[in-house]
Amino acid sequence: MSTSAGSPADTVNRGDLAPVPGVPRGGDLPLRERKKLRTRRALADAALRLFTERGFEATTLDQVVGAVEVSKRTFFRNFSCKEEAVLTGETELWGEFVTALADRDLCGMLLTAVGDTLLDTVRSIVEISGDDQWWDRYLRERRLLADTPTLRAYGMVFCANVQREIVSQVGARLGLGPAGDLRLRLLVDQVVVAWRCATEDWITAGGADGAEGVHARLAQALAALPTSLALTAAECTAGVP
Amino acid sequence: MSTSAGSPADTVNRGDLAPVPGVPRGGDLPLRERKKLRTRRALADAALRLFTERGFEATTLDQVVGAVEVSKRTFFRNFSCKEEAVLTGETELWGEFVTALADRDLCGMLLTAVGDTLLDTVRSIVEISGDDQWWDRYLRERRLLADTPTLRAYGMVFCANVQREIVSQVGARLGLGPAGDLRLRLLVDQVVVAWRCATEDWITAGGADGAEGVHARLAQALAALPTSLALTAAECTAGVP
DNA sequence: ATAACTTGTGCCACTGAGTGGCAGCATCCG
DNA sequence: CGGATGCTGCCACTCAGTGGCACAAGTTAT
Repeated sequence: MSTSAGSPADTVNRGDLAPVPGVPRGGDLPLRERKKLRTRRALADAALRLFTERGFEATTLDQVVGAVEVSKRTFFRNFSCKEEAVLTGETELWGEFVTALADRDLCGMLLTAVGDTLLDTVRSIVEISGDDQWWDRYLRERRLLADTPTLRAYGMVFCANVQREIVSQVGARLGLGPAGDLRLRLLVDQVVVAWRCATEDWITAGGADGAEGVHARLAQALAALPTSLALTAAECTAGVP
Repeated sequence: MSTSAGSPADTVNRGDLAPVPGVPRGGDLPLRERKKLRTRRALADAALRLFTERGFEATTLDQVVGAVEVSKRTFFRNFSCKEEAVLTGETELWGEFVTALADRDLCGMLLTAVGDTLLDTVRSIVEISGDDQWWDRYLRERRLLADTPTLRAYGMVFCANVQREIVSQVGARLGLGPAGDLRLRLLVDQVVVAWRCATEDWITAGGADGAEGVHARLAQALAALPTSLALTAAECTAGVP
């Protein structure tokens, strides 16, 4: 089977979170696969560039594949839909997070284990991907996402799938039923919301400092989690960001 | 302008949560609008029925409009996309919730205000809609949603839009900036997750007892919220649902 | 009642995403 | 070197969704 290209009728696939056989690193692969990987990269780059320049909806897939001089059929052998070609950073990051979490000891508070794993992934993604410009590309990706409803929707669904993956993985290791514990689900959900808030703030602030910029904001957001449920209307004067 | 039919390139519209001028009740409207409303209802019914029988992806819009003997163009004047015709219950419920919340006093814990409003909406939706079969239809809607990825995705995006609406409304009343307080966002998010967990459990259990079945599970899920962040791996033996 | 308006509808042609199938060609392996 | 494998281009096709226009049903004013 191809790298992605999910089952039909599946807008957002990634039911198969995993290292994604050979998407990030392409060091010692056979020639043919390196070629395919190069095409994939070229498509993702062209897509991000063209979508940013002319807008996601206004840009035709034919324009994208034309820029790379590849047939439309080849595009869909690399990505399951137009949206997926944009979210390469998000996909890579969460894929690494899931594998990192699988290797992590779950003793102590789950919030700590999950939160710290995410914080660690933020710091190590550049090294893992071997791409110095990783955060730069991720920023462009997220900026495009921010003002494209279709992409926002796709990103949200993607995140939801990642959440299910995490809940299912952790739930299995803890011996919970497949339905999963309500509290586990809530916990994972809150971590993801913290991630969303942190990165959105980072982008709004200009997207400076790459990993450290995100790391600091994420740590802050995670720390704010326990206080959220106690929120009252009376506190509206002293706004805690 | 038509009832819905969002701006182009907007997969899920509903940026305009509001009573939806005359979608639920159609008591004393002019003849023409009642006719249109009847067509809308017929389309939604046919869509839910056909999608359930033959599957969402396998059913063509032409089949749906054929069953109602209406042109495809008319379908898109009533719904912005194929998915929207299914989620009428969800749309109605959250629309009512948002108006109910706007009328509610926000003193005390916000979690209580938001949670209780949702609980109240669950109990009053039958009366408000004037449809005795409301929960029956909602159950069929959600069952279809459960095994259709595309619809799940749409539902999630819809929920996210509702969340933004709530955060924006409450944030404005509390004098928070448009960016919103992180904690407010987290709180609203958790209530919605509680809703999702509660209704999913209700559906899995067979969808019995309509409003009361959902009400009980929702109350239970809301009560479990404060304990979620303290979750540890050690608790895995005594599974608290 | 009739004229003048508004508004929902049908029809038609069109774009663009995504799929299936097949033939050709490069790469890999014995 | 020759066959197996797998990627690619091409072509025809389905189907969601849109724009435009003519028409008819409903509404209001004279």
